[in-house]
Amino acid sequence: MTKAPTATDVARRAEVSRSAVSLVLGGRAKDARLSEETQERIRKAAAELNYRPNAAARSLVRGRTEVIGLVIRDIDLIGIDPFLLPLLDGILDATRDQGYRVLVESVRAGGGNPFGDLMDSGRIDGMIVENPNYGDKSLRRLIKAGRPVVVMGSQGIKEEVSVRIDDFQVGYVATQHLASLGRRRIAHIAYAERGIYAVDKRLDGYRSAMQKGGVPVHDDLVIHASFSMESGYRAMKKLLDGKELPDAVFAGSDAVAMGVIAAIQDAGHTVPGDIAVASVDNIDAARFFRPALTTVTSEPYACGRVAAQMLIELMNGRQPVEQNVLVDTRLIVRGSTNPIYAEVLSSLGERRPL
Amino acid sequence: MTKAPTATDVARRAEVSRSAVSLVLGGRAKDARLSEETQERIRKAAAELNYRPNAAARSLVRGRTEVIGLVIRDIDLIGIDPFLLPLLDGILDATRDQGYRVLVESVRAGGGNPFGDLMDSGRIDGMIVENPNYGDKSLRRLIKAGRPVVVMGSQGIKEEVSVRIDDFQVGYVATQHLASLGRRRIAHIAYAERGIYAVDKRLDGYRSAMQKGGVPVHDDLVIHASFSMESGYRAMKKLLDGKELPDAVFAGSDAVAMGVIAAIQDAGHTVPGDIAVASVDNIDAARFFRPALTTVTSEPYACGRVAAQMLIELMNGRQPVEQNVLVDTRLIVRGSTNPIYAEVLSSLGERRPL
DNA sequence: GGCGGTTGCTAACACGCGTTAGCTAAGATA
DNA sequence: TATCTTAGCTAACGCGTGTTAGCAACCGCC
Repeated sequence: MTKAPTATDVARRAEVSRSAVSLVLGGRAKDARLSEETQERIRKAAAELNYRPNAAARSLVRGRTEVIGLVIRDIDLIGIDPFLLPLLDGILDATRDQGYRVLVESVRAGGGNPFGDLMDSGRIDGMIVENPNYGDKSLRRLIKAGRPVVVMGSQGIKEEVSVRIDDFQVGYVATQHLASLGRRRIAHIAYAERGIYAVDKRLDGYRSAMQKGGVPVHDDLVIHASFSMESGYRAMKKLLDGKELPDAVFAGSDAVAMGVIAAIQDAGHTVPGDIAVASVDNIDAARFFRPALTTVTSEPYACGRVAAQMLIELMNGRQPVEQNVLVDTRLIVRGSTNPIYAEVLSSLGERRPL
Repeated sequence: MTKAPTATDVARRAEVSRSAVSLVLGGRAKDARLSEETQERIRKAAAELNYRPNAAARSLVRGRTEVIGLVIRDIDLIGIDPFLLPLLDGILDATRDQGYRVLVESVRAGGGNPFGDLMDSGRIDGMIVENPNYGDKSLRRLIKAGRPVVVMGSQGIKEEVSVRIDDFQVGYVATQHLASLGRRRIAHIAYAERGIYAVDKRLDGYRSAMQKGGVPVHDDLVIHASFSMESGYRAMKKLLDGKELPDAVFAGSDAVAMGVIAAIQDAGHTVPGDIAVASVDNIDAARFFRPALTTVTSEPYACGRVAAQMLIELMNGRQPVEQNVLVDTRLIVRGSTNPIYAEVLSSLGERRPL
């Protein structure tokens, strides 16, 4: 475990000053009129010593770390939320070639000034915040102060830079689809508690579609689950214990939907015969689950890519072209709402039209 | 966007020297015999200015960053591999309270010295490497040099510090379970290509169980898929096109198994009637999929926790108590191998015994 | 042979912090 | 009064880098 070589070591070996090393490796050799021969000598010495500039020292003098933070709302959800992995994937893809690294941080809700702490620690240059609680004070302050922050979802602040899908539209389309099948008692099982932008907006879309379609809205048909399939299972069970059965469920996520469907089947009902189920995300499993899930895509990978690109703009002091990006979404109809679907496909020996 | 306050700003406001600030906030006030009153003044000034020590400067002088790296083997898999999220969760849980942050890095296979580059960039103090390719030279060099590295899986180097499940045992147990059901043509669909420790060892376990059980091993019954359900679907389809059908499949992961089962059903066969399927991971969906998956747990969360704890030991210059930890695993029998299971459970109105 | 211009390089500062040796003033001791 | 001790604090160095002003040598030119 020998100490890492510094620019001084390289300088000594190449028999030049440390300044020359810094200039050459920083690509500013021309400005300093260093001879080709000297440059070559320095590069050779650096390679031989396996020299890499120390990131901390560089950050200190440059005032930037080349690291961005991905801030997760609540630690408990990291292991469960299937949205996160493709999101991270998109972020990594967009940042890698720009030379940025990604620090994953989880922030407990409530208490202190977690966002400010992280931002001002000098560890990151900017951050992407996934699904923050609506109106978080700590985050709000940061955004108002003009720091480089991209919000996934929305904080409802006019200054915010955000990326999201149109969650209202998502709720509207899914519910409308269920209503178009002639369903009248359409329940909604949200994927998380109130206060998260996406949760609230999908609920709004659901309500709006019901009203437009002339379908009565019953508040006891709205329940909040909590990310996991397990929580969806339990929520649906509660619903099934009610006086009157729903004939359709709009689930806030595919994971919740899978629990919901299991609960329905365990209770002896059929999907989509007795109860049709539509959801959101289009995770991998949606195509392979039986019945395959009718779902509205939530585009985590695309959201991650776009968010990272916008953040890089912000960190470079530029305003992104669009301040609030809406990523396109689409409805994919499969067996969980369409009984014909499965039969048609299996008779064709084909399972996945999309 | 005003500049972040430095220790000098705090010193000015508290009317003391910058040294005093550093001493007080670093908890070494007693050593320097600073009076209670002065300490209070400094703390007050720091709070008022919202002062946070700059991480880069601190790293530079301390020679440590308080950041660990989680290195993913290949960028393409991040969005897919369900093992990663609970792994990250475990790592975050174990590091958070120790004051460490986590940097997620993806490394392309082949070319350059990616592990060395990352380690010597001065950005991280140590790293956890997920599923590296067996015998990677860049990684090998780092381990041999005694740098703080924890390998998830194994590189087969005696100096390595590693955490893993007993992948041989996993393959053995799953296959033995299938054999114990009287199956004789047991196929194996690995979850990734050859050269990854877990993949190879599970295959060894599979072969060993076959031999011990007196079941003939046919090499054309072994196929390598690639993480996704889709790849499992395709692999199984290929198998189904062979001359003689298997009557059981040991799938290398739950994700692959879900694709496998879909393919089997699409071809008009039943699970577990015609073909029983056992797999590895016990992801959330395993309980809710139909048939529910018989699977051997792979304990990603526990592995992450343990790996992080061991890495912290290493970074503190201590040797961990155990150099190569094996995390316990268990077989969970569900409907994909046990036809009785589903019926019994549904008649009890209960779905999940485990 | 004095002067401006160019080439090739380096000295020196700054970034923000942790740390240690040592300074000053007051009190204790002799 | 002179010396020692102690309390309370600060000056100053070093971490490894990026950057700028400027130095020395040489050349060409009037």
